[in-house]
Amino acid sequence: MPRTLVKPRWRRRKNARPEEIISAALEVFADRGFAATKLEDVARRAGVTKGTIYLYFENKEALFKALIRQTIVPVIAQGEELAKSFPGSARELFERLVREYWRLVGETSLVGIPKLMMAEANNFPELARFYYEEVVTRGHRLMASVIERGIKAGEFRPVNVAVATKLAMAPVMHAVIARKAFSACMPEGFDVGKYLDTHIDLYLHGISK
Amino acid sequence: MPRTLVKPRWRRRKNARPEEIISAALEVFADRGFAATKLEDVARRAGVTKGTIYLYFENKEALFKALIRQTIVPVIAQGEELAKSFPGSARELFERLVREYWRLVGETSLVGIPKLMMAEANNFPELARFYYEEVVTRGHRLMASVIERGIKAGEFRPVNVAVATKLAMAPVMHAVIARKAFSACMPEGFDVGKYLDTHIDLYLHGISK
DNA sequence: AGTTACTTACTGACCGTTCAGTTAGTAACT
DNA sequence: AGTTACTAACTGAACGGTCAGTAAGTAACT
Repeated sequence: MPRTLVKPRWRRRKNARPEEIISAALEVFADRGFAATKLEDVARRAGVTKGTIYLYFENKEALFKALIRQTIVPVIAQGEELAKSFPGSARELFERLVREYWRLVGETSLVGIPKLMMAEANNFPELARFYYEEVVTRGHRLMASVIERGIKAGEFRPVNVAVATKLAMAPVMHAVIARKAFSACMPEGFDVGKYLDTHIDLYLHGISK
Repeated sequence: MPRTLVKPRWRRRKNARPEEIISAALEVFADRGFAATKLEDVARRAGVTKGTIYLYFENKEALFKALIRQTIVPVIAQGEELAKSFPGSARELFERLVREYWRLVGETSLVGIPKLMMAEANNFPELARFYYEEVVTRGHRLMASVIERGIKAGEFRPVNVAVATKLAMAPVMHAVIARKAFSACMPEGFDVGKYLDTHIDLYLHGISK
């Protein structure tokens, strides 16, 4: 029997590992949360063993931070780019951003991350601080800039920007979280399309001149 | 030395214990979440030891269910009573219910419970089912009935009731959750008063004829 | 003295982290 | 081209700490 036909038990794939581990970690963290995620499960999903994770990441927390940086942060950055170069009205930009967020977060595995953070911020203050700075405030600033743009352009009433920003995001965030949390318990499902349409409509109706 | 003057190291207080344990449990569960709560901590806070908890509750999950039944469920029930006997308009009732919810949940230790459920529903399906049936659907039905009442009375436009219900609750729920989660990270705080005012105003503005 | 509420000390399972050992891959030398 | 010596990617078992749950013993009260 030629040796070349014997499949090795594992292969050396130094370059591919980190990405594969992060991708596996996303699935498990998003599903289980931070504390409840077992690195053993992440490893199995990534096709390696637990020890291998520690070759590429210092510890569980470092793995999680890397995951955030490679997944959620780019989504925010993409939104910032869109806003910067967007030619249309603030109304249109608002709608676009809300729908993009849903498409990129609400409909992907990423949906588990905001939920996880809300859940475990108390127990992992350092993680909370990291996420709040890298994601929450940045997303917040983005939405606030859109609202200010609308006010300056005379599209929107001169509202309290901080409050308006929070009210713009809240229904989207809550849908992301609640849908993920109780999907198993909702026999009737949840018509997200109609939900988002209505939110955008109601919100713009309320804020417009 | 007369024996009666010697303070006993502990007292037998069979009747008081369950309530005290539940009250302690609320503090700890709300702060830490379900999985991360140590019964040892609950016990210490209740002025007993861990073993005592098991005299009154079958296990951690049973304790948690008892807690829900004694705290959140009555809030919903109270809302149902209010709605049933409320003489005013649907608009007024809506505002009243939102503000009551905030007063009874958002501003008390109870605030941690919805957060906890969102967070850990995935990991504890039986708990999720229980909470969803006893609290979520019941609260939902309550708000839906208010909206239907408004539609029938001609105050509100004939909207999609399910969607309108979710949009009514979402900003409140999200404020409850986010404020709790990131309180440590928010240097600027969060003007809840203005936030709720604006939500109620915008929402009623959008749904009214 | 008897009953039982309560404590204390314990068990067993779990999981993040570590590290000694194993094996895939590679380069040096026939 | 084939053998050998070496490197480092990867495994897997074991450690240490934590915690839900249990059971034997103790002290409060009747």
